[in-house]
Amino acid sequence: MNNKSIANISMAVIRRLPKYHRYLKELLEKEVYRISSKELSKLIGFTASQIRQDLNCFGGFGQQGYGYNVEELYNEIGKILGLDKTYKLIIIGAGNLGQAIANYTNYERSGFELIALFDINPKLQGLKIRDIPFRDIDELEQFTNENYIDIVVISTPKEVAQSVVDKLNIKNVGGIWNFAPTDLKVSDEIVVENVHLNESLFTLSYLLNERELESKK
Amino acid sequence: MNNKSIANISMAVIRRLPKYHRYLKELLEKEVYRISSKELSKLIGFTASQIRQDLNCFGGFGQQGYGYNVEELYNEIGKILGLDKTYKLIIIGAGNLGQAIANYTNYERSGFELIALFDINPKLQGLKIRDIPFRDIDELEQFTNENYIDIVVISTPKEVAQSVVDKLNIKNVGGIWNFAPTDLKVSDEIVVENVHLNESLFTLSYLLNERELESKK
DNA sequence: TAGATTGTTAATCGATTAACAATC
DNA sequence: TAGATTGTTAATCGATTAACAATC
Repeated sequence: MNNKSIANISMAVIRRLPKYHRYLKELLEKEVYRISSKELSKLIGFTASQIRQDLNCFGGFGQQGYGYNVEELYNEIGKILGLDKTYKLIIIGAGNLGQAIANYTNYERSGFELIALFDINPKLQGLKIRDIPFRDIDELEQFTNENYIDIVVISTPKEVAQSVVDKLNIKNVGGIWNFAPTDLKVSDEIVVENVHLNESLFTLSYLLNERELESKK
Repeated sequence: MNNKSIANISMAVIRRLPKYHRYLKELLEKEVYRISSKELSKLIGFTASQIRQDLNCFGGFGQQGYGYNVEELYNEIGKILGLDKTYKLIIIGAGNLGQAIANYTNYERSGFELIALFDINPKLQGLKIRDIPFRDIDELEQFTNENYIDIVVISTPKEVAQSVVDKLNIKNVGGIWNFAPTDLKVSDEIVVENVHLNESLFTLSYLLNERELESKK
């Protein structure tokens, strides 16, 4: 029950946390209030041993002989992920992908609030998505000087991604969620999480061909 | 130069391949025709040792005392990734995200050809994206019986993702590129590559808070 | 209490890094 | 040839799995 220090957790563990969170939410929706690492293992596909190891990085949330209280564990992991807080987002590059992210309101429910959209396209100026106005990219510098932004979403073409990032006032930015297929160079005070769709697609392409080779053996 | 067997390559290595491919392309565009593992290491951020290990999973593409020929290595990795072939894609769920993927024509250049879009929304029927018509989801079953599809893109709400996948004729499907925030249950003949944006966002959220804790120490 | 299941230590496995002989 | 850099083996590091005492 006592929380341990959050530091020095490996990325392998961290990247599994949202998946625990998702499965626990589903269990709650199914009105399952208690689960053992063994049962969770069957659902989620990690070994029971790994589940217990992962959870014990953050504290002893279980009870011997009983297992885990689903609701408590769900809430605890939510807190560990920082989902009890709210985050202000801006989207830079409001093309198809940027607009898709802007329209995806599920994040809003988890505390991720979109406060501005920036784009270079003059046709977008004056328009809004969910009451959030499009702003010209020229206003970006002033905006980041005047507002703290937890998460900057980059969904521009890769050619301009770095130049846009360089305009940000890094003192007023927490992290970057980067959808541009390039690696951004930023001060190491800023966290960057990449979503490289091309890498994902090319990995799939590799696996399709590997499977073919396998079946020909 | 001689290619080794492609099997038994670890996922860690496979997921680095698209990044090599991307950096080599950029080098070619900058008219750099030769590179050592040490120089590449500085650019890409992997150790020189790891780069040589990774590449030697597939064959000896380098030359002692010289390094690697950028164009040759780029082409070889392209072939390993299967980018010398073409792939037929369909998108199921043509909301904001599905349409964004449909409009992203860069994949087309790498041989990923979109051949159909399916959605349940009757308002979309009769409309097209890039000459590709929207079809009703009811046509899906017949379509997958009659056409081989290399990659099925799932961009439906999570509630219907599994039911849509269950309609596919798996004999006519290579793999699934899944954007729905759920884990699909499919025959293990089919490759599934997940893009779980919620997990990516929650990981970023974790890292933002971890950084805060670090700086308070 | 007896049974179940955690929390945690130890063992194993796999991935990364270091080192260096081979060779261009 | 001398210098550079690969390909590959060995060493290290880290992550996963197994085992079991603690305990509810």
